[in-house]
Amino acid sequence: MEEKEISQAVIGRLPRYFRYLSELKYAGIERVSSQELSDIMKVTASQIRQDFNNFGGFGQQGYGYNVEFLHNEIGKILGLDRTHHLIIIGAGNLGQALANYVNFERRGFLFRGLFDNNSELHGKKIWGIEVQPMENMEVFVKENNIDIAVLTIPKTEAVTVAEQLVEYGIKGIWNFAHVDLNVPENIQVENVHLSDSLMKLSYNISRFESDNTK
Amino acid sequence: MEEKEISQAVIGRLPRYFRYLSELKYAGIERVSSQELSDIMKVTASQIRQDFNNFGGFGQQGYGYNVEFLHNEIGKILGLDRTHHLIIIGAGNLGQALANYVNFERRGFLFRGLFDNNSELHGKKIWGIEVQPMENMEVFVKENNIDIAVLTIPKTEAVTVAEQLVEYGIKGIWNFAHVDLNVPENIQVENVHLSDSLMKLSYNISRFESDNTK
DNA sequence: TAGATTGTTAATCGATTAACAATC
DNA sequence: TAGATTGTTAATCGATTAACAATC
Repeated sequence: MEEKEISQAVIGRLPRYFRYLSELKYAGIERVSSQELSDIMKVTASQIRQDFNNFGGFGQQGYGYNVEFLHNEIGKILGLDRTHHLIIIGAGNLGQALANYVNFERRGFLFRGLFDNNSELHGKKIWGIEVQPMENMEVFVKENNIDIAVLTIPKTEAVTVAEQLVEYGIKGIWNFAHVDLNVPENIQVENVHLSDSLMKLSYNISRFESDNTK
Repeated sequence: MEEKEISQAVIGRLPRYFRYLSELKYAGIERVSSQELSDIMKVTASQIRQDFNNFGGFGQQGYGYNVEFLHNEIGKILGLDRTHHLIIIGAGNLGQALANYVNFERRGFLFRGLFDNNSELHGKKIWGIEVQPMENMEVFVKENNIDIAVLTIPKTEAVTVAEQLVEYGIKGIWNFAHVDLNVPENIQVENVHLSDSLMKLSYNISRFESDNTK
């Protein structure tokens, strides 16, 4: 079976398709054409068809796409039909917020453990899960089949901790630390650099203001 | 003065340059060439020079770039030389975490107010700032010169609240709700869709595993 | 001056859009 | 069957990379 590499540009759009299809499905709508999707999502119908066709034909000429089927297929592509077991490293505000968030918001991502260096937090329960010292990580990851680690620790620690986690057998890292991690190619990293995001917003605000001044 | 539109691809890379230049500056390094930056940042030297040249020449032939000067210039481009006043709408876990984050992590972004519909939270202090009812938003935004609103409320409310904020005179929205906002072109929106990000990670993990199975 | 490295033009690559034949 | 709409090829557009002349 030949592997055609799908570009990250396409992957990046899948969750948004998934979200809109959820809504259509929830609204009881059965079928949708690329043109209709185009209208509500503000992207070209051509792009929609190209994107879907990266994964084989989900539609039918003259009919369009079956909403429920398409929704389900995109879910499978995104790996949402499997269960992910994740731990959070760093029990600060952001770590605690994500613990709650991940647990409730999305099925399939199971919050299993929370680790922190701060001994004052050890034993404290966050959403029913005890904060553990980081020395416990290795055993915990291996015994509980953890595949995703969420990094909400300062950047000074993040690089080292990431390397440890890779050793312990983690498959992916959701990285909230403001630093680029250094991990092997087979380990997936998804960065959420909040300050970068805020800076982009700042740029765009400034740009618009000076556009007006011209 | 002619306005050449800078692509969002370039803007998206500026915060990362800014971060690396911070580190070089902090390490006491005075000059850097595009080739040296290329080596540590893992992007092409050509792209670095192209990116910087969108904003005019920051370097000098035969020398390279002065780290401190370049760092400073990129900061200015990103609007980090100004002060932004921001409020957070939604005092849940994420809102509270961001309140702390924004306040401490980045200069120039001043956390000024926190709003929530839940009356049980009203009057409670988060990082020294009282949670207010959302009815106070209009007056507060206008009187305190607020330019950025951070949305950490459920998607059901987000669209309406965003429209209100625009009316009150906000310039930019940092949107953490899982919904596309509907605001005029002159209002800047920066989305942080955490669940989208987690889905991308999920996809890449699945993809790698099946790559191996082939 | 010679060497180094930018600024910038030209070439390449990839992603988006347009068009239309295939087909339900 | 006729109409609609996909799947897919071709055209366009934009972003990245390569190359090199300008110049410090």
